[in-house]
Amino acid sequence: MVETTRRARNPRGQGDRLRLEILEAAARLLSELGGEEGLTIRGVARAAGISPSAIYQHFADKSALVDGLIAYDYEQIAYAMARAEEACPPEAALERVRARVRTYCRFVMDNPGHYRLLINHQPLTAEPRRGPMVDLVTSVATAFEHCERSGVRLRMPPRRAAVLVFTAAHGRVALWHASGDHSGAGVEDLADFVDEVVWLVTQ
Amino acid sequence: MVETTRRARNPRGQGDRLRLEILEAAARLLSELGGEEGLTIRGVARAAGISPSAIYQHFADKSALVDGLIAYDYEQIAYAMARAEEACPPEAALERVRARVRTYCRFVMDNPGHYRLLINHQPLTAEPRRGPMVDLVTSVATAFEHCERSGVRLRMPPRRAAVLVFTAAHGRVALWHASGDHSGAGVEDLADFVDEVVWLVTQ
DNA sequence: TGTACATCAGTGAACGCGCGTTCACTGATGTAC
DNA sequence: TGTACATCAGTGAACGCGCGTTCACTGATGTAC
Repeated sequence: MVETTRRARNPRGQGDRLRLEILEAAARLLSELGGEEGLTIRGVARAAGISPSAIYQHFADKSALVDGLIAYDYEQIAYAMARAEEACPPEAALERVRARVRTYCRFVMDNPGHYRLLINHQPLTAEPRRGPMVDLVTSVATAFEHCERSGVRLRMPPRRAAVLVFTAAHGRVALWHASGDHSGAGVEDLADFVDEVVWLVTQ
Repeated sequence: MVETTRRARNPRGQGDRLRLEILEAAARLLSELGGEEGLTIRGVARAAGISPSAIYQHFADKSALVDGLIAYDYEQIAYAMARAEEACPPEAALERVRARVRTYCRFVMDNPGHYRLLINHQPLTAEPRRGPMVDLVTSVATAFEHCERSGVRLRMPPRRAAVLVFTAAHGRVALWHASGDHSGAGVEDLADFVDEVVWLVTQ
């Protein structure tokens, strides 16, 4: 079965729309592939229904496309984490921390391909202790600060607690991916694991 | 500068030596590359000083070579961890746990390429909760059991403590790789981090 | 209102490259007689 | 002791493939006059 219908061209002055379409197609493709291997310019073009050369109007080369995809992914994650926290009542300070961390876990758990992309590519920022991943940790640290102000006792400063919880959660996902357990049992265990680590730093 | 000296052929009956030479060359190449991308049959052959076709006498295809390399790496790690524990006095039960975990961290910290290979490839074992990574965790769990027998108080069962500590350590390395911090500061921090997590589960 | 034209959003063919894999071969060496 | 031969550890050329990238082009559409 071959796709015969041609993609409708974007109207004049809105060629930038294609940039987003390319990123969405790349994200879809990455989910299907489960890894960066096979994520090619030509493959993305096929997924987006355009010719490979069209990509070069929006991305200088392949690495620029990958960088764009990484930025796109981090945006999605940060947004999902913020939404999850907002969905909790303001007074449930600890639950808001858990919601953030769980949301991060779910994303990288459900999307192995994206997880691998984010882990294997360090962003181009020259500064060492900066970058989108650090921003995610900082958002958890902020949530921990709210905990302290709500009277929750932490066994260490908020930022250190955030690093520990986020790191442990991340490691759990990493090991889950490495162990090749696709039974789905890991997904529920993960929530318990997050709860346990949060309990460790608060009690 | 071109390598002109020909590699000496292995004597009769010892063609299996080449298998090890290939794995060592592949490991070296992976360290240089810093990732799986570019780890090719032809590249490994170049690194080993043989022709690409010679590899096929020892590995059925490229994926068999990669599987062999993964197994080789896990052997190296397990051996290094065991050596590190043995180097501690028997009565320092907690320190023996730390030695194991620190050794693991140092390996995957010093060898980003190997780390990525191990993480991105789940072993072929069909069974979910088995595999070389699980064995490493189990070795830490055993060290924790010795702690309990030595009178050290744990806040959770040994295996659960091992999973938590190993997972957190692993996550720390993963995030360090993802953040692109090559300042070397992370290496010392890591030891502190391991100590902190061990402290968390024991106190 | 009509029309020439510049612009824009792409297309399609072509390039050179390194890859995985195959297959016929080579030449040293141990072994049978 | 000499020699024919089988075996072994590889080599080297060749294949077809998909890749990233380039470049001349196309055809629809907004705009100036």
